[in-house]
Parts: sequence; structure tokens; C-alpha cells
Amino acid sequence: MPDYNELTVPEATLLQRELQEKVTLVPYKGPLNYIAGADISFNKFSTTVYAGIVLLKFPSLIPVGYSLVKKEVHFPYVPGFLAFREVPALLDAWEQLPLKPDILVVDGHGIAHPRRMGIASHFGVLAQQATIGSAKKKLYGVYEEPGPEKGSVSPLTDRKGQLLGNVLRSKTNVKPIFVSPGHLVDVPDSLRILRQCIQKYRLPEPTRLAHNAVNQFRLGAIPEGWTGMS
DNA sequence: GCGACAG
DNA sequence: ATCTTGTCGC
Repeated sequence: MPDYNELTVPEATLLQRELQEKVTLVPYKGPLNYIAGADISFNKFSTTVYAGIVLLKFPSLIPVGYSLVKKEVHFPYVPGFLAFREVPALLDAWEQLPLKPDILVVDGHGIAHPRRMGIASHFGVLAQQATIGSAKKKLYGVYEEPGPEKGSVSPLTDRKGQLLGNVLRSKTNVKPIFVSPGHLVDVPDSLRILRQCIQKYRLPEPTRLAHNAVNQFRLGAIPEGWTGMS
């Protein structure tokens, strides 16, 4: 695996095209006893990123532990290349997880990307892990605004009509979230599974808890490493 | 050339 | 993404 910090955007584009051929979109048949959420936090203008993965029991969505890692990154944030900034740190956090989840929810898009290679797909291929992308804003694609009530959904497609994911109204009268498969799951299952992760907030529990964890970690409220709960 | 543009 | 007080609406 190349050092992402040394890549140019053209080189990163070539790598995305190579990895894209490995993305597998299939119905999810495996067990679903554990699910996890991954996210990154950082101080503006800083090259230090705080990555974290929170593991939760499914379907209770009760958190059972988290993995936190601090890392230096130099690849800049460029729309369409988020993975080159966040995946290295997330892989470190992933490696120190004592127990791998059946599904990992990544904060960002899966195949709803110009080259069908959003961060969730990128991570999934490298870690050979089933992943779902859950984003707060659109990166690529077209869609009709879903109805205002919680549960309303509308398809996200490319300009040729190919299905990329779905736009889900997770809470009534609240901006919708974008759900797309990353790897080893398909569009229908990514939506079905993610819907089961919505509780009281706009964001799915795995992502929401991961966001809280990395934020507290960055602020020094939690120590680095693996922390089981009980 | 102009608008769009995950985190 | 992060920094922030008040404010609008269910």
C-alpha cells in the first residue's frame, strides 16, 4: 500500500480506479450481531487527526467499546478524495479492535461518488470488510427531496439513472442523510440496515457515537487505545 | 466559462 | 471538519 501522504491527486485518482474494480455490491447474507461506526476529528489548520471506531451490539445498539488513534496526515482535503486523508488513521484504529463488527458504518459516502469510490468503499476494499456510507451532505448524484416525515426515502442516482444509494429522512422536518453501500452489501441492504441504526437523532447511532468519541478524544477527555466498556 | 463540491 | 450565542420552531 502506497504512502498516501506522498500521493498527488492524479495518482490518487488512478488508485481509486484500481480499487474500484474490487468493490463488491451484493445482498448482505452474514450475521449481524455487532455493528460499528467510524469517524475522524481534528483541529482546523492542524495536520493531526483523531480517528475512532465505536463498536456496538446489534440490534440493541448498546456501545461495548471503542478504539481511538492519533495520526499525522498531510494529504489535503479535496472533495472526492476524502479517503486519502482519513483511511490510514481509520485502518490503525481498525487493527487494534479486539473484535471486528459484522458491518462498519463510515462517516462519508460509499459508491455515491464520481468514480464510485467514496471513503466507505475505499476502506471496505482495503480491510475486506462490509461497509455502509452515511453522509450528511451530497457529494455526487441527483435526487428528489424526500417527504418531510421521518422514514421518507428517495433514490440517489447518477445522471444516467443508475442507482447509487438513497436519501433518508431520519427525523421529521430535519435535513436528510445520504446512505450508500460501501463494500460487500448492496443498495437495498445498506438502507435496510442503516434504518435499524436510527434512534433518537438525525445521525445513525454508530456514526453519532463515533463522532462523540473522537471529539472527546481530541479534547483530551478520553485516553488513546482500546477501551472496552461493561 | 460557471456551478458543485463527503470531511 | 471546527469555532460559537442566540434564536426559531415543533
